Amino acid sequence: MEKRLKDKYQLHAQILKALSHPTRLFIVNELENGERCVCELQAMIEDDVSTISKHLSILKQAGIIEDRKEGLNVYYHLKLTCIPTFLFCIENMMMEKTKQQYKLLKESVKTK
Amino acid sequence: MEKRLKDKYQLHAQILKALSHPTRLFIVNELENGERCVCELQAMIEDDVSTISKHLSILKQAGIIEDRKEGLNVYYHLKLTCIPTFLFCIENMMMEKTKQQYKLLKESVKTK
DNA sequence: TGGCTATTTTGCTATAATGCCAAATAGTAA
DNA sequence: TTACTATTTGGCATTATAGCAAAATAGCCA
Repeated sequence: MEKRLKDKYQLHAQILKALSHPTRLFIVNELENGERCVCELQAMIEDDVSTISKHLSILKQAGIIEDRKEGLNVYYHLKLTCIPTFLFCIENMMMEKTKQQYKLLKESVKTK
Repeated sequence: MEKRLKDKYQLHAQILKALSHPTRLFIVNELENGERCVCELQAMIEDDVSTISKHLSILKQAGIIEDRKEGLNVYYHLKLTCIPTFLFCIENMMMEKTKQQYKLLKESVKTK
């Protein structure tokens, strides 16, 4: 594969990889409703705060979210607003996949 | 986080993870133009065939592509056709990100 | 300043992903 | 059957990721 092309896909893959974690998807979904500070997210997710901070830094580094300091708190908000549409798309993919699996299952029972 | 919610995001993350690799993104892009056999993909990508076969199995297992045998060859095609739209969306995200980085850079030069 | 709180960073361990090679499988054709 | 080709699988070394706990950092207030 050409280097230029490979580099392009490398960049795309980085964004996708940043989104490829249940906790990070939760965070992105939550930020669709407005900015949240780390402690708010921590209360919802219930993982160690250091773990959540790392997830946030991965999303930030990928350019998906941005932060803003206010006193002791750090508030995060979505930067790439196209993400919700994208996740909706994934949702539909999942539905389609499940529907077909169900259909296959039903048929396999019928023909038994 | 609630178990049901976590499971949902886990499923989404699986699909995203399957897409989070430059070679796999290349494959998905290529399959947008129609089905391809493993040897055709191998000729384009130039990695070991076994490596490509593994990437294909990851995409297949995620429900993104499907295969069809014809003689000695195995042809793969896109199953989740929403993927191209999705990748286009990522592309726009990237553009936006780069544009802003460029703007910041330009401003930092100006104020020096 | 010192103490308190929110967040990030570091160190560590366990687990998963990558990619090559060699071996196995499957289909074709002599 | 044997030989050949396309593809997949297993084994292994290397590297990346996840998550906890402890330490470091940063801002606030007395």
